[in-house]
Amino acid sequence: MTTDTAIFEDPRLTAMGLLAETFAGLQAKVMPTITAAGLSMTDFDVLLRLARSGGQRLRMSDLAAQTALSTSGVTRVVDRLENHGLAAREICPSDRRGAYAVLTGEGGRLLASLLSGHLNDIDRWFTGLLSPDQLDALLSALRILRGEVRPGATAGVYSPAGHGQ
Amino acid sequence: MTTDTAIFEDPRLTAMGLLAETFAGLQAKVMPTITAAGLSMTDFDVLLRLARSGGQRLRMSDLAAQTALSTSGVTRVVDRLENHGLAAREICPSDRRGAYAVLTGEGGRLLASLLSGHLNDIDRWFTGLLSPDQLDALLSALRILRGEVRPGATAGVYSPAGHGQ
DNA sequence: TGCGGATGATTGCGTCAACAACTATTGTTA
DNA sequence: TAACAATAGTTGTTGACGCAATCATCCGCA
Repeated sequence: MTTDTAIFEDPRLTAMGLLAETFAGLQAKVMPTITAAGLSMTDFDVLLRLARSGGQRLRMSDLAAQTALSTSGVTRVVDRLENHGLAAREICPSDRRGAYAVLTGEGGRLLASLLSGHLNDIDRWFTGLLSPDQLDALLSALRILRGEVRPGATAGVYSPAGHGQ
Repeated sequence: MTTDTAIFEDPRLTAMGLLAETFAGLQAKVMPTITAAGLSMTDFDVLLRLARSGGQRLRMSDLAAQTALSTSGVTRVVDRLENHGLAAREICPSDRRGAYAVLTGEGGRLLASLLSGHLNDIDRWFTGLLSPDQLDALLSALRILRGEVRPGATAGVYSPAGHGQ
């Protein structure tokens, strides 16, 4: 007579585990392309966010808010990227405490060279495995969740109605 | 005239980012309950997997295959858990190289005491935010992806057609 | 204008995990 | 049965990241 394990079979637990395992597994599948370029996932994420931002630049604190990193984490990622010539710091003219992380030409080129392989990976292991309907349903569910769970996910992104660019 | 950023707006990239941000955000929401008990997410994951396994035990290597950890990572997690009295090692009688990690009574009690709070968290930030249909659609899409992306996710779990337990 | 609190970023320190090298045991094959 | 390869797990080393403390600058208010 073993201890009862049924308590640990709650569907909520299963759902959470499913999400965690799927994400971890997917990440493992797309890693090789990234690491082949000498980047960590964090490096790649930061570079991509810079590339997508106006002026290829983002405040350190915005980067921290957008990524899952602490501000000290951002400091060190940008240190690394700067040492490899992929990003640079620029002091903010309007606030001398602040700094921008700016994508360099080399950083942009590296990212561009990675992109097609990365998109293939995503297609192979994620978007291409689902029917259009399934993918839509997945993405809209995820959008709902993200909206609740990540209030500050768009820090540093100029709002459409805002003082553009 | 700024550098073209449109290349970095591919829907596949957006989908990947959405999944990553949702998972990271969700994890951040459920963390406090875990850490309040003095556990890291990894600790919790390992304890939970032990609790769900027959005999509350799992081979070290199976634990490594099920989690996202390397074998050395598993060694040290179990070290920590053992030091806190939450798990123990037992040598495998049939293979003296091998070891089981076993959940202790104390570990089981800690886990049980955490569980209701944790389930509330999941409900509050995940399953409870979606309609039943949305949740079903999300989970079945995730199941498809996980099946492709995590071949060894069930290491150490006895197959339904297998030798009982 | 000058003081006090808030904010942006960096640094010191501890923890955690991966990689590679290693030990101990098991299986294989000659 | 002796040698060799494969397997299970642990240990040394290195790098990444969060937290707390710190420094510099900015803003509000008298």
